[in-house]
Order: sequence, then C-alpha cells, then structure tokens
Amino acid sequence: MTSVSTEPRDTDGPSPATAPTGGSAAQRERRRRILDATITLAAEGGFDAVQMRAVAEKAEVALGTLYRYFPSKIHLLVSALAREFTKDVDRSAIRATPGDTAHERIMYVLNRRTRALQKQPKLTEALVRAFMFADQSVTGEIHEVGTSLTTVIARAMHGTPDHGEVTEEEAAIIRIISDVWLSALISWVTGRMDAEDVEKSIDVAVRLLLR
Amino acid sequence: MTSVSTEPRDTDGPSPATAPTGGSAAQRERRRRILDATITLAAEGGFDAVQMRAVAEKAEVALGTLYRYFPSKIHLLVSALAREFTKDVDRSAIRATPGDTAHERIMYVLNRRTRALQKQPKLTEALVRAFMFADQSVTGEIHEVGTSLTTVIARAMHGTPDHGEVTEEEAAIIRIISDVWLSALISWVTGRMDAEDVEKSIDVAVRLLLR
DNA sequence: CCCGAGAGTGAAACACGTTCCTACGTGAGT
DNA sequence: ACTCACGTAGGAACGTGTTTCACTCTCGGG
Repeated sequence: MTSVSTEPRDTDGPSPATAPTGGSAAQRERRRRILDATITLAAEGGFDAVQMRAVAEKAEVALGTLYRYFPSKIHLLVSALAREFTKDVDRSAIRATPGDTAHERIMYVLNRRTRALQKQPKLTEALVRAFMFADQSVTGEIHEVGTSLTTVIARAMHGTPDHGEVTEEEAAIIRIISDVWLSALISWVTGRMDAEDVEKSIDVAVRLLLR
Repeated sequence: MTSVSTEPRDTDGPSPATAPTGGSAAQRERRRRILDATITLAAEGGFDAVQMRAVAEKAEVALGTLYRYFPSKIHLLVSALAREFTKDVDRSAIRATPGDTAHERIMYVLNRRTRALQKQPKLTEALVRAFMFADQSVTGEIHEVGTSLTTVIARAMHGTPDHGEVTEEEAAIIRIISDVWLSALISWVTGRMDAEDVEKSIDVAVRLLLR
C-alpha cells in the first residue's frame, strides 16, 4: 500500500466524503451504501477483504466513484469506524451509566464496548488496522473518533449523560485511559493479548489513575 | 499491502530471519546488509521508500533471497526496529540513569529516546508504521521490542543498571507508560501531535502514575 | 574429485491499491 | 425542449508487495 497523499486532490471541489451530511439525497444514499458494503466486507474477512473493487461492486458504484467519495482505503475504513463509533455514542447518551463509582462506570462502558468489538473480531481488526495506519490526511475522521471516546468516558466518570466541565487532570486521565485501551485493542487484534487481558489491563490502568 | 500470512511457510526449514545469530558468516553478513539497507532507505524516504526491490538491490541480494530472510516488508521493518532498539538498550546498560527521582529518571530516558527518534522522522515513521501494522506472525520481534522498552524503564525507575525485582504494580505502571509513549509516538508520526506534546503527555502520565 | 542438497539469482507473473480516461446520463437553468 | 456542467459508469493501466520457477552456485561428505 502506498501512503495516502498528504494534500487533497484539487482537481475539483470538496469531495462528498468530507461532508457526511451534504450532497443530494442520491449522494447520501451512495455514501451509505459504500459504508455499509465496507462494514459487511470487513466483518466477513477483515482488513484484507475490504478490497476497493469489491466494495465498489457490493455498493453498486464504479471504482472511480468510490474514490471520489473516499480518497483511499484508509479513509474509507476510518470513516466507517467513525460512523459506527458515533452511533454508539449517541445510544449511550440516552441514559445514565450504571455503577456506583467512577471506576465501575468507566469499566462498564469500556468493557461493553470492548465486548461489542470482540464479537466481530474481523471487523475490529480491519478498523483498528486502518486507524493505526492512518496518516495526517485522515486527521479529521480520527479526531471524530477520539472525541467520541473522550465524551463517553467523561460521561461515565461523572455518571451523568450531560458531562459538565472536565478538569485539566480529568482530561489527562481520560487521554491515558484511551491510550491504554487502544494499545490493548491493538494487542488483542494482533493476537498478543486475549479478551481477558484487555479488560484486566484497562482495569489496572483505571485503578492506578483514579486513586 | 496484503496482510502477512498467519502461518509460516512450511516449504523449508526455519528461515534465517528467525535467528539473528544463527547461520553461516555469509548469512549473518547478508542479514546485516539487508537491515542496513532497510534503515538507510527508511531514513531517507520513510515507509514508502522501503521498497522490497530497492532493499534487495541496495543490499545486493536477489528479491527471492530477501524474502527468504524476511517473509514480508513488515517483518523486515520490525526486525530493523528491534535491532536498533536493542542497540540502544545495550548502550543504556553501561551507566546509571541521571535524576534524583523515579519521575526524573524515567522522563530522562524516554525523552532521550523520543528526541533520538524525532531526529530521524522518516525512519521513525517507517518503523512505527510497521510496528502498528504488524500482525500475529511478527509477535516474536514485537515482543523483543517490548521487552527492551520495559527493561529500560524499569532500570530508570530504580535508578540502577541492574534492576532487581519488579513488583506487580510497577510492572503495570511500566506497561501503561509504554502504552502512552507509543500512542504519543503514533500521534507524532501521523502529525496529530508535535514534539512538545509528546513529552508533555508522557510527563503527565508518569506524574499521575507515580504519585 | 564428484555428488547432491540447500541457498542464492534473476525474471516473470500475480494481486490489489490507486490513477486516468472516455463515454453516458441527468438535472438545473434558459 | 435544449444544452451545458458535472457526477457516474466502466475499465484500462501503473506501481509495488508477494509468489513462483528454472537455473546456478557453494560446500561438506563420499
């Protein structure tokens, strides 16, 4: 794979991919079909199975069109990840997180999410790989994912759906927890940790950080 | 890029790559030339510049030979990373780490290493990318890198070149620090953090963990 | 000295991400 | 209804990681 070019193509206007909500109805529909196809293929066969020709075919768009919407495979996968992740966050906003302490609540949300990911190992492998391989040109999508995760953890920390102010220190703690979670996920995806290890390593991190 | 096959090829015996020290003198020499070429190309042009044909040519071996030594580009780069990393660890064993507190000593070694990496951004990009993209078949090389890093941090924590026993909790803390460092490096490599952010985020993590 | 096996060579072929080009269709403005 | 711009279809072509294959070289045992 070659790295994604750092600058966007300037041969035409902003690509539809940069604005998930813009464009005509037909364009939003195409975008949805493409992301659906991506998720399906990734869930079946992981990163390698998400082949651009296969995605295009399954989504019933031309290869050129796929590239107009998403400038690279990495963009495509990270966008898919962002969409799924954001969905989850929206769902989690509905009700307060169970648990009596910040520790319990954080573990609850992270474990729930971890288990959801582990139920679809191939999909997770594809998404984590893409996330890891992303370069500067994917900053936007990555930031979206990061923000989602931060929001979820902040909510869990405070135990309320609408997290108010987050202190400097809390933000730092959340970042570290995110880092540990990501590292653990990588280790799991690459077969260097099992599911139990992932939960345990996050538990230890949260315990050490929240004391 | 396609993922590395999960199982090793069983058409012949163990490849020379698995045993950096084994083989004939000529084989060790070839291996060295290959890794040198890899480092040179990576330092000049990053991940994309490490092209298997180019490595083979610069190392003066045939492409098939290169693949006999390293079954994929990822193995090649991670092996190169492991070699460089191990070198550093050996150097750091020579003398005690300066600093009055564990915090200071840990920051000293990590910052020193961080700055060394930042002096060769292309090389670091190539190595970190490979590390992130590695799958199960590279477990051995990755473990080598992880062990090196753990050793260095453990030494710094205790302030002595020969770190004695490491408690359960210390090991957990070291793992978390490694995770944060890796995350920060990824963010730096992908342009989402600058050099200062990297040091700061590690500093915060060490402070929160060692209190 | 000769042999056979394993290692190395060199080149072709294949797979998949990415780019590019040409023709087609469709919808907004006239 | 006409037309022009633009997005899309369809597919060829290119680059690079990876595989394969037929050949050659080297070297240790007879």
